[in-house]
Amino acid sequence: MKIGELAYKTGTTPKTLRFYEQIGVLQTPIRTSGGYRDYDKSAFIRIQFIKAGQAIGLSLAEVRNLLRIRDEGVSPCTAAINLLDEHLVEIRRVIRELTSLKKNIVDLRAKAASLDAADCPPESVCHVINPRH
Amino acid sequence: MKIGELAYKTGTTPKTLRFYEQIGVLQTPIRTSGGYRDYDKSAFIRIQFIKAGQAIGLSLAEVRNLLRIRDEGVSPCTAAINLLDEHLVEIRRVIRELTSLKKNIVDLRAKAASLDAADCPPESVCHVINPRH
DNA sequence: GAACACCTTCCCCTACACTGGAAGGTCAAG
DNA sequence: CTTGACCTTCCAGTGTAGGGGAAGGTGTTC
Repeated sequence: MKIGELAYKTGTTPKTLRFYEQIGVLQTPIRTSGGYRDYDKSAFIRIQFIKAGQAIGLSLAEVRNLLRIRDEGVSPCTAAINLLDEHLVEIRRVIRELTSLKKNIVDLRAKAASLDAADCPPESVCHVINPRH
Repeated sequence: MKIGELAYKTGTTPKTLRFYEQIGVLQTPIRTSGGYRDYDKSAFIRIQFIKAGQAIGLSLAEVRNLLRIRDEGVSPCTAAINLLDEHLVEIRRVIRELTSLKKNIVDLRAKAASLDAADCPPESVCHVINPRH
């Protein structure tokens, strides 16, 4: 299977697949006599795994680490579970941060409704965003 | 006031202030006879506004737009309020996405607890992350 | 034998907000 | 007169996941 066909079947592009090979998430495939990359089904499955990893927020570097463990013949399950736990912690942290930020913006927005743009002091640039001054 | 002093007073660095000038959020200050940037208090206030904008999630490009409006002599309040509203919509969207992602990961994590790494089929790379296969 | 689709490598570009470092200039103190 | 702190400009790099496009090779079809 040439690169265009594999890209089509996996919903990616040839550019992306060459990039994946370059950063080491796709193994270097054999070449045809004409120098074309020639993929087999394992490449297809590998790309599905990459997409599954990305879908749950793993970076390509993290995906690559899991693939390397598997390529050494070991099950990457333990590492995968650790990644899931780490990501959960991080996601919860980001949600907390965004929730706090949201509250700040809502408060500013509410205060802005009671302010008059004509009263905005030029030296503070904008009293909606820069309340003290 | 030279750049180092201004940077210190605003909790930034000279590098950052030169960068701000380069991208147009800080106005080009006058120079001393020796060629040093010479800032006045308005630069200090401007940086405080920039930091206030960043603190509520505005990009430097968005901050610059507000500053340009102010520099044209107009109050940027209306534009600022629109930005707040846009950011609120975006933050809510991101929180929704992260919450959904969190649920997916929690589910995978729970399922992983009942799986045995020894049963992980090599062809699927990892059954924790790539359940179907 | 020419057109056309597809492939190859190569290098640069994107957004974001800076940071690092080199080579050289300014200024006050000792 | 030199040291040292500070300043100047300019160039390049950080991380992420690719995309754009050039110049040229391959392979099939008309």
